Amino acid sequence: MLYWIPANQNIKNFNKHSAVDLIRFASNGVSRTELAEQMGLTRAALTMIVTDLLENGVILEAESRAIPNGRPPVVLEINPKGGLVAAVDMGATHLNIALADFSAKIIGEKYLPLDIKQGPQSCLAEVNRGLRELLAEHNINLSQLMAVGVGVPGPVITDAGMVVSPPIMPGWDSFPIRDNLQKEWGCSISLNNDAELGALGEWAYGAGRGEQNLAFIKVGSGIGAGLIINQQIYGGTTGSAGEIGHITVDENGPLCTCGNHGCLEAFAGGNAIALQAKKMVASGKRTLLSSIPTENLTAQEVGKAARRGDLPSQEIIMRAGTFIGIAIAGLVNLFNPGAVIIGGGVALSGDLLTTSIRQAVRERSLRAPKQGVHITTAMLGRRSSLMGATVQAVNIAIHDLIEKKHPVYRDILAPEK
Amino acid sequence: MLYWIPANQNIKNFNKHSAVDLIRFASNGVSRTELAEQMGLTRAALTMIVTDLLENGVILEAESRAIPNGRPPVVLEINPKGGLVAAVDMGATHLNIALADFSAKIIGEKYLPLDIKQGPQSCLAEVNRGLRELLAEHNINLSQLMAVGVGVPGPVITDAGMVVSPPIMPGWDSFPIRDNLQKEWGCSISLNNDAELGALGEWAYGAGRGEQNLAFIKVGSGIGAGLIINQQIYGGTTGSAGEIGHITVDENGPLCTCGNHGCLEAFAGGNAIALQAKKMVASGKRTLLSSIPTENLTAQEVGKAARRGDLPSQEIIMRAGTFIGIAIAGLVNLFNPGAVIIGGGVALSGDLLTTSIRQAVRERSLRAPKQGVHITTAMLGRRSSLMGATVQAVNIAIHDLIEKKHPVYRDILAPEK
DNA sequence: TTATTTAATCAAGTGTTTTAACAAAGTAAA
DNA sequence: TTTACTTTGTTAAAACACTTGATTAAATAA
Repeated sequence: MLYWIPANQNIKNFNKHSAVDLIRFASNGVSRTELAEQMGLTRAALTMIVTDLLENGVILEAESRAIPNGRPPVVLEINPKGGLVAAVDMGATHLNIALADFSAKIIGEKYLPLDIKQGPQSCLAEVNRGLRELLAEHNINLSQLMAVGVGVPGPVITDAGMVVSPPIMPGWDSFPIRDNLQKEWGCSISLNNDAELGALGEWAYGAGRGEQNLAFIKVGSGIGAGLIINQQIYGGTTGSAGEIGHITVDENGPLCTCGNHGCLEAFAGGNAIALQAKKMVASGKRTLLSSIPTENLTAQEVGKAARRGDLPSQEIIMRAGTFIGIAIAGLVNLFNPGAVIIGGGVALSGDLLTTSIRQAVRERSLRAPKQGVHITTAMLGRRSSLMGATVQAVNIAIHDLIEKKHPVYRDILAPEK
Repeated sequence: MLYWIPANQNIKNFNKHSAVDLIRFASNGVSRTELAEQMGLTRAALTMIVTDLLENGVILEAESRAIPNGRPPVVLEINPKGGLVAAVDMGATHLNIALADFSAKIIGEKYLPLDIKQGPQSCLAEVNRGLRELLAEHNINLSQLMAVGVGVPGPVITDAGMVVSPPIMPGWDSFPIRDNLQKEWGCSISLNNDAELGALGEWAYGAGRGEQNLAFIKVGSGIGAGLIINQQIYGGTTGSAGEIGHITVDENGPLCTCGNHGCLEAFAGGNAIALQAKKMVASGKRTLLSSIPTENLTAQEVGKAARRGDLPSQEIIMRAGTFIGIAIAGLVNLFNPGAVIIGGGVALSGDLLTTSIRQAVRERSLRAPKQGVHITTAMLGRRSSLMGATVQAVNIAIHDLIEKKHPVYRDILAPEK
């Protein structure tokens, strides 16, 4: 569940929040009776809770489900038209913005270039412009947005709504990102790390559905991990959990941008892969990559060549996979997650990487955790983080609705007549 | 808090459980008003909750605390005489049993040899004999025990009350440990991994008080870690989280008992340290250890010699520390804990190990998490796990009391006249 | 049509928490 | 000493959430 309550918070509407989350993430819909069993309440109690949620427009009754005997249960579902949210996924070089309904279905999407190094003022202005354009394209007013989930490629302190000592976001340190956007858009904002959101997205609607604990490995130009523990994002004590990219995999390895030697990222990140390819081409080795101008030689091109059967490119990818596998084996030994999901630009370019990762993990992990853990590719492709941001936004919107912090915007999306 | 409630459980008496945990682990006692603030309830509600807890004999009112202005608050404390529990810590070669009151104060303790390889039947008979003897020594009847916390050196599925595929517990796989002891002693039993319990013990009463997340590294003959996440034991999806001993720290390292190469345990565990010392002595190097018969040359002896200034011994210990530090740096990058606590037999033999661990971590960890994390030695010494087992036992006992599952055994420990 | 089964609801009662007023126990200043 | 002030803790009535136990609803099978 997303809505856990620690002992130091009040438990007002706790069961309403639980119920709506169970409904949201149920794979085949769920009835009042099933909810009652799962929540340890009586059916009578669920009748009242569900009535309230129905009146708020948060959920709706779908058609009944056929059962062998007795009265068929009424299946409850989230009401997609219960409200509208936005999701923003900022990468090092891209910006992905989406509008979504309460069922996390994306209504409109925009993919733009972005240079995170331009700093917060410039980038957030770009984000603002992008979102307003997207809203205009769909004839939606900003005031109809109930919440926005935002992802950034750096360590986030969620409570503070800012990043701290980010390695690749110069100028962003301690900039009040959330407060800034909140002021600009006038609705609740949730700020998270992009790998965290990837993990959440895959947990909610991707390859990690139903898992209690999972790790999402984002292999892009750098390498980061997002962790779901007890069905919740785990960000660590100071927001920098999941820094798998800077684990030492070889004491005597090359210098990394972080100042240490032999970091995973220096072996297997997109930048490292491109660098290796360039060196290979320069050495005069016979490869498909020779035809590509050096300045365009990216990890993506290496992946493409590998899929076309270029052996030297395959070797580079597989070597990267082996190093990632070593790091994941360590993660599996420490965390014992139910699933490890490989995502990010580099990972999505083919099965070769995943295969070699899987093999490396198999060779190095202890028996018990290895038996349980599934290593798979991200189901949501390049939208893992965007979906995670959507999930966070819907979280806020729905739970605000339950707490009556929001006017009820029922059927704002093309209401039936 | 120890008493979290996931969304799929009922929340009966939730606030009573929360309140008693806040009282138990408050460092300087806590008043009704403070509790109300921390729990998000009104003072009126707390009056009633506290009255109930007082009537159950779970807590008691201590003397008032002086404040600059206004009526002085009444400080609430756990009632040590609220009940009696036992704790059992089983190691590879030792068995530690204790009786404790509700304030986790140890009333009586027994330290016995044990060979875990003898299997469950024989070992549990030994545990049973030990506990009954300890009870007899203190004139306490078995029926007065309200709960027992048990720790074992293997991966535990707490819900099932058994270990799965333990590396060093032959014959124990899937043996119903908890059910067995429950039947023998007729009270609630909690079964956990020993490193988990070490982490819990240090979190509750040791070097990790007040931390949200921490890792406890147990450096004994092997190396294991216990994780506290969100103030709770995190055991992983299949109970085998924290297997730090089998993280690969050098691809080309020596063969480990687990079948892989270059595991941390093969470099820095107690057995590995002893092995290195033996090799060193055999090589004829000038060292204090030469005077010790080979069969008695343990990691403990190496530690002793190192403290006496024996350079070769110091080198072995520091090398072990460096490797442990490499693994911990990885853990810190992944987990971003608030504290890392080094415990276990080898760690307790001196500061040399901790110092070299600290340095290795400093060199390899990312800036942000490094700033936050404290690396310290276990405060509870060899009793970390035993204290953790006590905490678990008191947990069960107290929360059973609140749910009225237990008769109220008030003042069974030498009641005042 | 009737029996059976399972789902959902209703009405009365229980227990917990809030609201709002008040009592208690201290300090500080008149 | 009295009074004002501050903070803690209590009380009683009302609000609220949930349970209990009975009832209604909607399906299948005989």
